[in-house]
Amino acid sequence: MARTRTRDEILAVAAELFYRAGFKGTSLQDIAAEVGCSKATLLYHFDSKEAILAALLAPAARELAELDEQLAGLQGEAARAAAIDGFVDLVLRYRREAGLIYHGSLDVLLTPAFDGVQPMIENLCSAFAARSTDPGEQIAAEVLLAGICSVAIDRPDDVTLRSALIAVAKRALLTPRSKD
Amino acid sequence: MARTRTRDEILAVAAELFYRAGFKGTSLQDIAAEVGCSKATLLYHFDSKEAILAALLAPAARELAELDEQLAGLQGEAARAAAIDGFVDLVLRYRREAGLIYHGSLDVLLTPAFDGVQPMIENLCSAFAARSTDPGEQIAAEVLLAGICSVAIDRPDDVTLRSALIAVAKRALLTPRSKD
DNA sequence: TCACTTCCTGACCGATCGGCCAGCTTCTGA
DNA sequence: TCAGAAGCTGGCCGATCGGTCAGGAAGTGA
Repeated sequence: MARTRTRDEILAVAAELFYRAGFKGTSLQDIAAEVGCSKATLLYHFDSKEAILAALLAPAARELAELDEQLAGLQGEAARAAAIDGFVDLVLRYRREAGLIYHGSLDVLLTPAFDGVQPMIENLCSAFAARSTDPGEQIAAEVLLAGICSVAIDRPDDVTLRSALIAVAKRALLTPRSKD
Repeated sequence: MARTRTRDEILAVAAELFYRAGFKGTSLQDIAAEVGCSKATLLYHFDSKEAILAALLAPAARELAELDEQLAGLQGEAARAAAIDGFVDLVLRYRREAGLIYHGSLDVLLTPAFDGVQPMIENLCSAFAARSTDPGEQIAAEVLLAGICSVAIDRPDDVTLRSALIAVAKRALLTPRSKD
Protein backbone atom coordinates (compact mmCIF):
# COMPACT_ATOMS: atom_id res chain seq x y z
CA MET A 1 0.00 0.00 0.00
CA ALA A 2 1.64 3.21 -1.15
CA ARG A 3 2.03 5.75 1.59
CA THR A 4 2.21 8.75 -0.69
CA ARG A 5 0.75 9.82 -3.97
CA THR A 6 4.07 10.87 -5.38
CA ARG A 7 4.25 8.09 -7.93
CA ASP A 8 0.86 9.01 -9.38
CA GLU A 9 1.74 12.68 -9.44
CA ILE A 10 4.94 11.92 -11.30
CA LEU A 11 3.01 10.01 -13.95
CA ALA A 12 0.40 12.72 -14.34
CA VAL A 13 2.96 15.47 -14.69
CA ALA A 14 5.12 13.40 -17.02
CA ALA A 15 2.16 12.70 -19.29
CA GLU A 16 1.51 16.38 -19.67
CA LEU A 17 5.14 17.37 -20.15
CA PHE A 18 5.98 14.55 -22.53
CA TYR A 19 3.02 15.59 -24.60
CA ARG A 20 3.86 19.27 -24.59
CA ALA A 21 7.59 19.19 -24.89
CA GLY A 22 8.24 15.71 -26.20
CA PHE A 23 10.03 12.90 -24.44
CA LYS A 24 13.48 14.18 -25.33
CA GLY A 25 12.44 17.72 -24.70
CA THR A 26 11.37 16.95 -21.14
CA SER A 27 14.06 16.51 -18.54
CA LEU A 28 13.79 14.66 -15.29
CA GLN A 29 14.39 17.99 -13.58
CA ASP A 30 11.39 19.47 -15.46
CA ILE A 31 9.16 16.75 -14.09
CA ALA A 32 10.60 16.97 -10.61
CA ALA A 33 10.15 20.73 -10.48
CA GLU A 34 6.53 20.44 -11.53
CA VAL A 35 5.79 17.68 -9.02
CA GLY A 36 7.66 19.57 -6.31
CA CYS A 37 10.21 16.93 -5.44
CA SER A 38 13.77 16.07 -6.31
CA LYS A 39 15.03 14.35 -9.41
CA ALA A 40 16.31 11.57 -7.20
CA THR A 41 12.77 11.03 -5.97
CA LEU A 42 11.64 10.31 -9.50
CA LEU A 43 14.39 7.74 -9.73
CA TYR A 44 13.40 6.26 -6.40
CA HIS A 45 9.97 5.49 -7.87
CA PHE A 46 11.03 4.67 -11.42
CA ASP A 47 14.21 3.05 -12.68
CA SER A 48 14.73 5.53 -15.47
CA LYS A 49 13.13 8.17 -17.60
CA GLU A 50 12.03 5.47 -20.03
CA ALA A 51 10.51 3.52 -17.18
CA ILE A 52 8.30 6.54 -16.57
CA LEU A 53 7.23 6.46 -20.20
CA ALA A 54 6.56 2.74 -20.04
CA ALA A 55 4.47 3.08 -16.89
CA LEU A 56 2.56 5.90 -18.52
CA LEU A 57 1.70 3.92 -21.56
CA ALA A 58 0.94 0.62 -19.88
CA PRO A 59 -2.80 1.16 -19.20
CA ALA A 60 -3.49 2.49 -22.71
CA ALA A 61 -1.44 -0.29 -24.25
CA ARG A 62 -3.35 -2.84 -22.23
CA GLU A 63 -6.68 -1.57 -23.50
CA LEU A 64 -5.34 -1.37 -27.01
CA ALA A 65 -4.37 -5.03 -26.69
CA GLU A 66 -7.91 -5.86 -25.60
CA LEU A 67 -9.32 -3.99 -28.57
CA ASP A 68 -6.81 -5.76 -30.76
CA GLU A 69 -8.12 -9.10 -29.51
CA GLN A 70 -11.73 -8.17 -30.08
CA LEU A 71 -10.97 -7.15 -33.63
CA ALA A 72 -8.92 -10.22 -34.43
CA GLY A 73 -11.92 -12.36 -35.26
CA LEU A 74 -13.76 -9.76 -37.30
CA GLN A 75 -13.74 -9.18 -41.03
CA GLY A 76 -14.90 -6.50 -43.45
CA GLU A 77 -17.43 -3.94 -42.30
CA ALA A 78 -17.85 -5.56 -38.92
CA ALA A 79 -14.15 -5.09 -38.24
CA ARG A 80 -14.31 -1.51 -39.42
CA ALA A 81 -17.30 -0.50 -37.33
CA ALA A 82 -15.90 -2.13 -34.20
CA ALA A 83 -12.49 -0.59 -34.79
CA ILE A 84 -13.87 2.89 -35.21
CA ASP A 85 -16.02 2.76 -32.09
CA GLY A 86 -13.39 1.05 -30.02
CA PHE A 87 -10.55 3.29 -31.08
CA VAL A 88 -12.41 6.54 -30.62
CA ASP A 89 -13.39 5.51 -27.12
CA LEU A 90 -9.86 4.44 -26.32
CA VAL A 91 -8.41 7.71 -27.57
CA LEU A 92 -10.90 9.69 -25.53
CA ARG A 93 -9.85 7.78 -22.42
CA TYR A 94 -6.15 8.18 -23.07
CA ARG A 95 -5.84 11.51 -24.76
CA ARG A 96 -2.26 12.29 -23.80
CA GLU A 97 -1.00 8.84 -24.59
CA ALA A 98 -2.66 8.93 -27.97
CA GLY A 99 -1.17 12.32 -28.56
CA LEU A 100 2.23 10.95 -27.68
CA ILE A 101 1.90 8.38 -30.39
CA TYR A 102 1.03 10.78 -33.13
CA HIS A 103 2.34 14.02 -31.76
CA GLY A 104 5.50 12.54 -30.45
CA SER A 105 8.61 12.15 -32.45
CA LEU A 106 9.29 8.83 -34.07
CA ASP A 107 12.11 8.12 -31.66
CA VAL A 108 9.56 7.61 -28.91
CA LEU A 109 8.15 4.80 -30.99
CA LEU A 110 11.53 3.11 -30.91
CA THR A 111 11.62 2.81 -27.15
CA PRO A 112 10.87 -0.55 -25.56
CA ALA A 113 7.71 0.93 -24.13
CA PHE A 114 6.26 0.88 -27.62
CA ASP A 115 7.41 -2.57 -28.59
CA GLY A 116 4.01 -4.18 -28.58
CA VAL A 117 2.10 -1.14 -29.73
CA GLN A 118 3.21 -0.83 -33.32
CA PRO A 119 1.80 -4.17 -34.54
CA MET A 120 -1.48 -3.39 -32.81
CA ILE A 121 -1.72 -0.08 -34.59
CA GLU A 122 -1.14 -1.86 -37.85
CA ASN A 123 -3.90 -4.34 -37.03
CA LEU A 124 -6.17 -1.45 -36.17
CA CYS A 125 -5.39 0.14 -39.47
CA SER A 126 -6.24 -3.06 -41.24
CA ALA A 127 -9.56 -3.16 -39.42
CA PHE A 128 -10.24 0.48 -40.31
CA ALA A 129 -9.67 -0.50 -43.91
CA ALA A 130 -12.09 -3.41 -43.52
CA ARG A 131 -9.16 -5.76 -44.28
CA SER A 132 -8.86 -4.31 -47.78
CA THR A 133 -5.52 -4.36 -49.56
CA ASP A 134 -6.50 -1.49 -51.84
CA PRO A 135 -3.94 1.31 -51.36
CA GLY A 136 -6.64 3.96 -51.39
CA GLU A 137 -8.49 2.27 -48.56
CA GLN A 138 -5.35 1.72 -46.57
CA ILE A 139 -4.33 5.33 -46.96
CA ALA A 140 -7.77 6.46 -45.88
CA ALA A 141 -7.53 4.28 -42.81
CA GLU A 142 -4.17 5.74 -41.87
CA VAL A 143 -5.42 9.28 -42.35
CA LEU A 144 -8.30 8.65 -40.02
CA LEU A 145 -6.24 6.89 -37.38
CA ALA A 146 -3.72 9.69 -37.27
CA GLY A 147 -6.31 12.39 -37.43
CA ILE A 148 -8.36 11.00 -34.59
CA CYS A 149 -5.34 10.84 -32.32
CA SER A 150 -4.27 14.32 -33.25
CA VAL A 151 -7.43 16.16 -32.42
CA ALA A 152 -8.46 14.33 -29.32
CA ILE A 153 -6.34 16.31 -26.94
CA ASP A 154 -7.66 19.77 -26.61
CA ARG A 155 -11.39 19.38 -26.81
CA PRO A 156 -13.03 19.05 -23.41
CA ASP A 157 -16.44 18.03 -24.62
CA ASP A 158 -16.42 14.26 -24.85
CA VAL A 159 -19.94 13.86 -26.17
CA THR A 160 -19.60 16.21 -29.12
CA LEU A 161 -16.10 15.04 -29.84
CA ARG A 162 -16.97 11.39 -29.76
CA SER A 163 -19.91 11.66 -32.10
CA ALA A 164 -17.99 13.93 -34.46
CA LEU A 165 -15.00 11.59 -34.59
CA ILE A 166 -17.13 8.57 -35.25
CA ALA A 167 -19.15 10.43 -37.86
CA VAL A 168 -16.12 11.64 -39.79
CA ALA A 169 -14.51 8.23 -39.68
CA LYS A 170 -17.60 6.56 -41.03
CA ARG A 171 -18.09 9.10 -43.77
CA ALA A 172 -14.49 8.77 -44.83
CA LEU A 173 -14.35 5.02 -44.63
CA LEU A 174 -17.86 3.73 -45.11
CA THR A 175 -18.93 5.52 -48.22
CA PRO A 176 -20.01 2.96 -50.75
CA ARG A 177 -17.23 2.33 -53.22
CA SER A 178 -18.83 -0.37 -55.25
CA LYS A 179 -18.79 2.00 -58.23
CA ASP A 180 -14.96 2.18 -58.32
CA MET B 1 27.11 32.32 -55.46
CA ALA B 2 27.70 29.40 -53.13
CA ARG B 3 30.96 27.61 -53.68
CA THR B 4 29.91 24.37 -52.05
CA ARG B 5 26.76 22.41 -51.53
CA THR B 6 27.34 22.03 -47.82
CA ARG B 7 24.50 24.31 -46.81
CA ASP B 8 21.99 22.32 -48.86
CA GLU B 9 23.30 19.05 -47.53
CA ILE B 10 22.92 20.30 -43.98
CA LEU B 11 19.31 21.22 -44.64
CA ALA B 12 18.52 17.90 -46.29
CA VAL B 13 20.08 15.87 -43.49
CA ALA B 14 18.50 18.02 -40.80
CA ALA B 15 15.06 17.58 -42.36
CA GLU B 16 15.41 13.84 -42.19
CA LEU B 17 16.85 13.75 -38.67
CA PHE B 18 14.44 16.30 -37.21
CA TYR B 19 11.63 14.24 -38.58
CA ARG B 20 12.97 10.92 -37.32
CA ALA B 21 14.33 11.90 -33.96
CA GLY B 22 12.60 15.20 -33.30
CA PHE B 23 14.17 18.62 -33.05
CA LYS B 24 15.26 18.14 -29.46
CA GLY B 25 16.27 14.58 -30.12
CA THR B 26 18.63 15.60 -32.91
CA SER B 27 21.94 17.12 -31.92
CA LEU B 28 24.15 19.32 -34.03
CA GLN B 29 26.74 16.57 -33.85
CA ASP B 30 24.18 14.10 -35.28
CA ILE B 31 23.67 16.35 -38.27
CA ALA B 32 27.36 17.05 -38.70
CA ALA B 33 28.25 13.37 -38.60
CA GLU B 34 25.66 12.55 -41.25
CA VAL B 35 26.77 15.40 -43.51
CA GLY B 36 30.41 14.53 -42.93
CA CYS B 37 31.60 17.83 -41.57
CA SER B 38 32.21 19.42 -38.21
CA LYS B 39 29.65 20.88 -35.89
CA ALA B 40 31.37 24.23 -36.29
CA THR B 41 30.73 24.02 -40.02
CA LEU B 42 27.02 23.85 -39.37
CA LEU B 43 27.37 26.98 -37.28
CA TYR B 44 29.42 28.65 -39.98
CA HIS B 45 26.44 28.27 -42.31
CA PHE B 46 23.65 28.77 -39.77
CA ASP B 47 23.54 30.93 -36.69
CA SER B 48 22.05 28.27 -34.47
CA LYS B 49 20.19 25.00 -34.42
CA GLU B 50 16.93 26.91 -34.59
CA ALA B 51 18.18 28.82 -37.58
CA ILE B 52 18.51 25.47 -39.33
CA LEU B 53 14.90 24.70 -38.48
CA ALA B 54 13.78 28.09 -39.69
CA ALA B 55 15.64 27.74 -42.97
CA LEU B 56 14.15 24.29 -43.40
CA LEU B 57 10.63 25.50 -42.97
CA ALA B 58 10.90 28.69 -44.94
CA PRO B 59 10.01 27.34 -48.40
CA ALA B 60 7.04 25.35 -47.12
CA ALA B 61 5.87 28.28 -45.05
CA ARG B 62 6.13 30.54 -48.07
CA GLU B 63 3.93 28.27 -50.13
CA LEU B 64 1.54 27.88 -47.26
CA ALA B 65 1.28 31.65 -47.15
CA GLU B 66 0.47 31.70 -50.86
CA LEU B 67 -2.23 29.09 -50.38
CA ASP B 68 -3.48 31.09 -47.43
CA GLU B 69 -3.83 34.12 -49.67
CA GLN B 70 -5.63 32.21 -52.38
CA LEU B 71 -8.11 30.88 -49.85
CA ALA B 72 -8.73 34.19 -48.18
CA GLY B 73 -11.27 35.34 -50.70
CA LEU B 74 -13.15 32.05 -50.93
CA GLN B 75 -16.22 30.92 -49.03
CA GLY B 76 -18.10 27.68 -48.47
CA GLU B 77 -17.54 24.78 -50.78
CA ALA B 78 -15.22 26.73 -53.03
CA ALA B 79 -12.93 27.36 -50.08
CA ARG B 80 -13.06 23.73 -49.11
CA ALA B 81 -12.30 22.33 -52.53
CA ALA B 82 -9.41 24.72 -53.08
CA ALA B 83 -8.05 24.06 -49.60
CA ILE B 84 -8.09 20.31 -50.04
CA ASP B 85 -6.38 20.37 -53.43
CA GLY B 86 -3.89 22.99 -52.41
CA PHE B 87 -2.99 21.43 -49.10
CA VAL B 88 -2.56 17.93 -50.41
CA ASP B 89 -0.23 19.20 -53.10
CA LEU B 90 1.70 21.27 -50.60
CA VAL B 91 2.12 18.33 -48.26
CA LEU B 92 3.30 16.11 -51.07
CA ARG B 93 5.95 18.68 -51.95
CA TYR B 94 7.09 19.16 -48.36
CA ARG B 95 6.62 15.80 -46.76
CA ARG B 96 9.22 16.14 -44.01
CA GLU B 97 8.18 19.63 -43.08
CA ALA B 98 4.55 18.58 -42.87
CA GLY B 99 5.59 15.62 -40.79
CA LEU B 100 7.47 17.95 -38.49
CA ILE B 101 4.32 19.90 -37.85
CA TYR B 102 2.21 16.93 -36.92
CA HIS B 103 4.76 14.39 -35.95
CA GLY B 104 6.92 16.80 -34.05
CA SER B 105 6.43 17.68 -30.47
CA LEU B 106 4.48 20.76 -29.64
CA ASP B 107 7.59 22.57 -28.46
CA VAL B 108 8.71 22.83 -32.07
CA LEU B 109 5.58 24.84 -32.71
CA LEU B 110 6.69 27.33 -30.09
CA THR B 111 9.88 28.22 -31.89
CA PRO B 112 10.05 31.49 -33.82
CA ALA B 113 10.28 29.48 -37.01
CA PHE B 114 6.63 28.61 -36.58
CA ASP B 115 5.40 32.06 -35.65
CA GLY B 116 3.52 32.71 -38.85
CA VAL B 117 2.50 29.14 -39.48
CA GLN B 118 -0.05 28.56 -36.77
CA PRO B 119 -2.58 31.20 -37.93
CA MET B 120 -2.32 29.89 -41.47
CA ILE B 121 -3.09 26.38 -40.32
CA GLU B 122 -6.12 27.71 -38.52
CA ASN B 123 -7.25 29.49 -41.68
CA LEU B 124 -6.73 26.29 -43.61
CA CYS B 125 -8.84 24.44 -41.09
CA SER B 126 -11.56 27.00 -41.49
CA ALA B 127 -11.44 26.52 -45.25
CA PHE B 128 -11.56 22.72 -44.85
CA ALA B 129 -14.68 23.26 -42.78
CA ALA B 130 -16.14 25.47 -45.53
CA ARG B 131 -16.17 28.34 -42.99
CA SER B 132 -18.66 26.49 -40.83
CA THR B 133 -18.77 27.11 -37.11
CA ASP B 134 -20.41 23.77 -36.41
CA PRO B 135 -18.16 21.84 -33.99
CA GLY B 136 -18.64 18.60 -35.90
CA GLU B 137 -17.46 20.18 -39.12
CA GLN B 138 -14.52 21.85 -37.42
CA ILE B 139 -13.48 18.60 -35.81
CA ALA B 140 -13.74 16.80 -39.11
CA ALA B 141 -11.55 19.42 -40.71
CA GLU B 142 -8.92 19.05 -38.04
CA VAL B 143 -8.94 15.29 -38.33
CA LEU B 144 -8.33 15.48 -42.04
CA LEU B 145 -5.63 18.13 -41.80
CA ALA B 146 -3.71 16.13 -39.23
CA GLY B 147 -4.28 12.85 -40.96
CA ILE B 148 -3.08 14.10 -44.32
CA CYS B 149 0.15 15.39 -42.81
CA SER B 150 0.72 12.21 -40.91
CA VAL B 151 0.58 9.75 -43.76
CA ALA B 152 2.34 11.72 -46.41
CA ILE B 153 5.85 10.74 -45.45
CA ASP B 154 6.40 7.12 -46.17
CA ARG B 155 4.53 6.52 -49.38
CA PRO B 156 6.65 6.96 -52.47
CA ASP B 157 3.89 6.87 -55.00
CA ASP B 158 2.70 10.42 -55.43
CA VAL B 159 -0.05 9.69 -57.90
CA THR B 160 -1.83 7.05 -55.83
CA LEU B 161 -1.25 8.98 -52.64
CA ARG B 162 -2.50 12.26 -54.02
CA SER B 163 -5.72 10.86 -55.39
CA ALA B 164 -6.34 8.83 -52.26
CA LEU B 165 -5.78 11.81 -49.96
CA ILE B 166 -8.07 14.03 -51.97
CA ALA B 167 -10.69 11.33 -52.16
CA VAL B 168 -10.74 10.65 -48.43
CA ALA B 169 -10.84 14.34 -47.63
CA LYS B 170 -13.79 14.92 -49.93
CA ARG B 171 -15.68 11.93 -48.63
CA ALA B 172 -15.13 13.02 -45.07
CA LEU B 173 -15.89 16.66 -45.64
CA LEU B 174 -18.15 16.88 -48.63
CA THR B 175 -20.76 14.33 -47.83
CA PRO B 176 -24.14 16.05 -47.84
CA ARG B 177 -25.19 16.88 -44.32
CA SER B 178 -28.46 18.62 -45.03
CA LYS B 179 -30.26 15.81 -43.24
CA ASP B 180 -28.61 16.61 -39.86
C1' DT C 1 11.94 0.95 22.13
C1' DC C 2 14.04 -0.51 18.04
C1' DA C 3 14.95 -2.84 13.68
C1' DC C 4 13.35 -2.50 9.41
C1' DT C 5 10.96 -0.44 5.47
C1' DT C 6 9.58 3.33 2.78
C1' DC C 7 10.38 7.71 1.15
C1' DC C 8 13.09 11.41 -0.03
C1' DT C 9 17.29 14.39 -0.93
C1' DG C 10 21.74 17.07 -1.79
C1' DA C 11 25.82 16.39 -3.77
C1' DC C 12 28.09 14.34 -7.13
C1' DC C 13 29.43 11.89 -11.65
C1' DG C 14 30.61 11.35 -16.61
C1' DA C 15 28.55 12.40 -20.87
C1' DT C 16 26.47 15.36 -24.04
C1' DC C 17 24.71 19.65 -25.50
C1' DG C 18 24.68 24.26 -28.27
C1' DG C 19 27.68 27.39 -29.24
C1' DC C 20 32.36 30.27 -29.59
C1' DC C 21 36.91 31.37 -31.45
C1' DA C 22 41.41 31.56 -33.35
C1' DG C 23 43.46 29.87 -37.07
C1' DC C 24 44.11 27.35 -41.37
C1' DT C 25 42.94 26.32 -46.32
C1' DT C 26 40.92 27.30 -50.63
C1' DC C 27 39.01 30.24 -53.92
C1' DT C 28 38.28 34.61 -56.46
C1' DG C 29 38.93 38.73 -58.82
C1' DA C 30 41.56 42.85 -59.40
C1' DT D 1 50.42 37.87 -57.41
C1' DC D 2 47.92 38.94 -53.44
C1' DA D 3 44.26 40.73 -50.39
C1' DG D 4 40.11 39.48 -49.03
C1' DA D 5 36.21 36.40 -48.84
C1' DA D 6 34.41 31.93 -48.26
C1' DG D 7 34.67 27.69 -46.09
C1' DC D 8 36.04 24.76 -42.60
C1' DT D 9 37.89 22.86 -38.03
C1' DG D 10 39.87 21.32 -33.36
C1' DG D 11 39.69 22.70 -29.04
C1' DC D 12 37.32 24.84 -25.76
C1' DC D 13 33.35 26.75 -22.76
C1' DG D 14 29.43 26.73 -19.45
C1' DA D 15 25.17 24.51 -19.02
C1' DT D 16 22.32 20.61 -18.82
C1' DC D 17 21.43 15.82 -18.95
C1' DG D 18 20.25 11.01 -16.85
C1' DG D 19 21.59 8.71 -13.30
C1' DT D 20 24.15 7.16 -8.56
C1' DC D 21 24.79 7.04 -3.68
C1' DA D 22 25.20 7.80 1.14
C1' DG D 23 22.46 9.38 4.49
C1' DG D 24 18.45 11.37 6.92
C1' DA D 25 13.45 11.38 8.15
C1' DA D 26 9.13 9.20 8.83
C1' DG D 27 6.31 5.29 9.47
C1' DT D 28 5.31 0.49 11.13
C1' DG D 29 4.88 -3.49 13.84
C1' DA D 30 6.89 -6.63 17.13
